[in-house]
Amino acid sequence: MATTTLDRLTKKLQREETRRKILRSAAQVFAAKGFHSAVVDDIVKASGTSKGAVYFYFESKEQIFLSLVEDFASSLAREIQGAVQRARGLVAQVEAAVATLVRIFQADRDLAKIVLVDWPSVGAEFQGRRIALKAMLVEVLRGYLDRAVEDSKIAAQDTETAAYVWIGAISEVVLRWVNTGKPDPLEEVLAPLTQLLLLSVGFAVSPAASR
Amino acid sequence: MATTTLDRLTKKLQREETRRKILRSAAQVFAAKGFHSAVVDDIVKASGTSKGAVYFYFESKEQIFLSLVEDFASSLAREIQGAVQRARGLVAQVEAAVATLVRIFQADRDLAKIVLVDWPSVGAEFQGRRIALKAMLVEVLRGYLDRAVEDSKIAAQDTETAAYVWIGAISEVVLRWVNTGKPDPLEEVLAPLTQLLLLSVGFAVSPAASR
DNA sequence: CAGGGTAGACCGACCGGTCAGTCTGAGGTG
DNA sequence: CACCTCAGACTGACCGGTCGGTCTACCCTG
Repeated sequence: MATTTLDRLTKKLQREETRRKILRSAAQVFAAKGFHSAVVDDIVKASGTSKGAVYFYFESKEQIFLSLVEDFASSLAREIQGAVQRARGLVAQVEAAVATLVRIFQADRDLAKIVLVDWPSVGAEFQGRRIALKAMLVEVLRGYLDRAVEDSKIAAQDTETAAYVWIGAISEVVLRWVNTGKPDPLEEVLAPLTQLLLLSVGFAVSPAASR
Repeated sequence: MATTTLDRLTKKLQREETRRKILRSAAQVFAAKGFHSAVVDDIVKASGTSKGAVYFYFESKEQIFLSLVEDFASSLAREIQGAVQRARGLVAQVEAAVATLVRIFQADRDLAKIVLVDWPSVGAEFQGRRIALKAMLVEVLRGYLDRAVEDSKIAAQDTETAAYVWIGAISEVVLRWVNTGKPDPLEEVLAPLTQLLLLSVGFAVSPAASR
């Protein structure tokens, strides 16, 4: 049997590859069945590996789930930070943050479903991390809103509630996409969504400005 | 031993009482532990009855959950319809709908948690019912928004997305209350929330109008 | 030939659901 | 009213399937 270049991968690369395969399959399985109905053997089957391999790389079923979610959360934080730094002007920054959020969810529907649907109801220990991440997002948004108030760009108001409203609005719109596939592509909601959000806190937005 | 009036309940009343006790305890247990971590024996213990009694009144653990949620959903629908019929004028009706939603959630924190957190991740068969209920709410809201557009009260826009945004916003605010207890009482969010929602679709709202 | 990585048979805790039996009180009977 | 009978509400020990996790044997690869 000829050994191709692919076969010549070093052990280390193969190792990473197996881990990745397990993780990817786990995401699919969790998204399709939900955390509790998904059974470890489903992941084993989907990944074409074995229970031994799964428990070689991960401590537990929950750990697999957590890995998935933590990776997602950190990439979310990183991307948003980057996008916002690149934007100039308050409105543009807000738009960049929202657009990045939407795009990251769109990039992986399985993960979107896991994060939005399953995560909330998995074990109490996870609850903490989840609430912390959300609180972080809320704080970031609230910071922008407070700045806008200081700069008199918008009227004084309950910016904390506004931040929660924004998060909820975005989540729900993404959830609709996860559940129904509409709109396709998800990015179509960006313009109306951004306009709704900006208007809600009193930013004056010209209808044409949403491009 | 003197037989008090309470002891003299007829069989029929006792029967209803047992069923109610099980349902109430189930709500508490589900809210505290989540559907999957909650064990039927927890409900048995909390209700001071027995496993036999539980399975005498309900077919399965899922059925108990479903009962809870269906009752909630139907009372939600009824209350909203009533409140809206009582209100005069579009803005007042919207305000009434939102206020009713918030008040019903506030009336039972356990149920609020169950509906918002657990429901989404319980069995695929329930998914359908859940999405249907949400779709119903969206349709109602969308109807009002479309009417507002027709009447030129607000500009033409993507009212479906707006409706989802509203639902998401309300859910998230209630979720914050469920998780953190803030604000206390929940009704404090009504004024800022209503204003955010109305502004988002372009209703002109005078700051003082939120009373 | 050492030992990291993998396979998959196996274990056993756990939990939803069952069922044989008990208890209570409503209603009939003399 | 004293007694009996029976329905049906209720009890809780038990069962059996399921599934997360373990363990050992094996197979490459270096």
